[in-house]
Amino acid sequence: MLIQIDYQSDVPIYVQLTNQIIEGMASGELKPGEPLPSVRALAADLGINLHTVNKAYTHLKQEGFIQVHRQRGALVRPDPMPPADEAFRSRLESQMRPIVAEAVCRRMDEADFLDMCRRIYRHFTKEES
Amino acid sequence: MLIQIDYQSDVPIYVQLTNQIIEGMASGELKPGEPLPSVRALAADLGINLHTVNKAYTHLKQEGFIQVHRQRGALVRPDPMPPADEAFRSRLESQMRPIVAEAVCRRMDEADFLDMCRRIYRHFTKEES
DNA sequence: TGACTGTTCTATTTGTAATATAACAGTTGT
DNA sequence: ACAACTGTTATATTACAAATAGAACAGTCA
Repeated sequence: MLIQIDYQSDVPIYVQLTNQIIEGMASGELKPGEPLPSVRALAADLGINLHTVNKAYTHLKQEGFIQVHRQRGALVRPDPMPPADEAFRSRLESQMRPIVAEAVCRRMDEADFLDMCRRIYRHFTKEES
Repeated sequence: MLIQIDYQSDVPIYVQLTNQIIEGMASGELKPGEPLPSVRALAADLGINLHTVNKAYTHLKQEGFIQVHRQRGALVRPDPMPPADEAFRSRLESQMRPIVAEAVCRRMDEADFLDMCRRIYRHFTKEES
């Protein structure tokens, strides 16, 4: 899977990495149980520090996206994620609220906005990548 | 308008402040042309530093949400915001992509996800606050 | 044995967030 | 004229996060 880091972005590298792995899982580009590169290999590949990759892996592990075996490496969670519970939906909504507010201020009407949401959703689910 | 700062949040104070003002504008709680509290008054009201409020105002000004007159204070942009252009839509999509990916991983189906999007949107536009 | 795995430790550098204090320059109201 | 207010600017400090660096540990595996 191809990973692109934007060093000019104000988004921290480890967050960019975390997001892209989650997006890979959502699109099906990363299959359940699939092994991930070692922290050293991925760091070398991206030209960043091993600890930065490790930070991303640690976050992904804490949120259940990946499994990490201390001497065998990291792999994509082999079984499906737990379905969205109330805590998750609440967190999701908090993250979306300011974004939606901006869209409203910029006069995107409901249909236009929902079209965009639908398009992004299908970008992940349609034809599995 | 009531503003609530969460000091335990990992979201910077000035970002929380920026977001809440944008949300106030989206919901209609803040009317076009309405004056905002001075940086000193709002800082004192919230128990934070004047520079933190000023940072939020500066960001809001740069993105066109408010107008700032050097000696008269800040006010909500009196005329409507420019409609969403391609640059804005692109930025919006970049912000939403990782959030949507999480929702897909957590097995929210399309209808469920779009319902949430619609509910958030209407929270701002329905009955103008 | 040797190459690999994630993990842990200490350390440094860099940048941002938030605070504090002070001053400036231009209204505005008395 | 005066005082009170406005955003702005400057300097400084504290605290913390991001990213890097180098080294070591403990277990796996061919």
